[in-house]
Amino acid sequence: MLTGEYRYSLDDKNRLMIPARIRSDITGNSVVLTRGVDRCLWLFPHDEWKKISQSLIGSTSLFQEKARLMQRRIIAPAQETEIDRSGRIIVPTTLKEFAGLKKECIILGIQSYIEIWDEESYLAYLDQNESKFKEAAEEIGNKIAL
Amino acid sequence: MLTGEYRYSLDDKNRLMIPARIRSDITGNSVVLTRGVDRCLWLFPHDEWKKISQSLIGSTSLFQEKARLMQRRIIAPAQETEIDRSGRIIVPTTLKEFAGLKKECIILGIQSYIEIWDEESYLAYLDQNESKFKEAAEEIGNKIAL
DNA sequence: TGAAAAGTGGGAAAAAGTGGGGGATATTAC
DNA sequence: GTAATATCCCCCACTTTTTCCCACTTTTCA
Repeated sequence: MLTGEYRYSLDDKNRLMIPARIRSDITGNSVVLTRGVDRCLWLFPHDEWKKISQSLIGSTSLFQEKARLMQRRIIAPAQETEIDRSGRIIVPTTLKEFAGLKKECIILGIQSYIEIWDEESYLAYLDQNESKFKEAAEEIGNKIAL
Repeated sequence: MLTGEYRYSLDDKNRLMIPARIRSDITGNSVVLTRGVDRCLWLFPHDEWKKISQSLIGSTSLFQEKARLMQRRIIAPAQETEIDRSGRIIVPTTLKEFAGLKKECIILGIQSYIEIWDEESYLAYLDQNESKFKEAAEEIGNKIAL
């Protein structure tokens, strides 16, 4: 199922642990890491990424502005990475910088993909968005009975 | 796969490294470098360029203004370059100036071709377009379920 | 409490990246 | 026309980074 919220630290070689709980839900060792929306990284199992990148590319042309933007912001930064035999991935420098990763990172399992945040940024994000979250919760409450 | 976002610097001899990860996805040493849309250069593997230039030329006539513009802006500036045995290309002066390359460059793999940006311009571009990107992402969210 | 699984750190070989020398060719000056 | 200078290109050698592997520590669970 791939969910959960974990804290791991990036080591001196830019290696980051993928929690065993999450790892066991990923088929194959090959994953794709890219820029997320907001200041975090997205990590997809290889197959999942194929689906997404295909549907993004399929409908776009390099001669259209929005298409170029999507390609540059999501498709281009994507890098294939192997999970090593200790269960870690290497985070490329440019992606590390984009997400502002320092040492302590938060790993979020979200059903079909994973988010990686710098701990501080993540806490700040949640903090800043708490009221927006409550609004969203109200809205959803009108649609779904819990 | 040919994607990824890398930072390399142009040396005193106008040589620019093509990242090994990207290089291994290019067949042959011959690539074509030309002006891109926006302030960046486009680099195509030789075969890919053939396809694109053919379809551009094929669909246009030199008796139409817009066609001439496309040819002058994309086709004409194109230069064939070899990847040297250390994996670098030489960036011709005119193209270097067009893209405003100084020292630090960003290399973007975009599936079938490569973009080369001056680092500063690239950061500025992404910065200026982040809100537009988020809009586009929202739109896509309505079509694709993640 | 002990065995197994998960997580952490680091060494060493290999690969990737960087810089520069020097010969051949072109360019300029006189 | 010829010599001096600059440019380009090919190659090599050095440095840095990456990758792969292993061993140790900590945690988990029976």
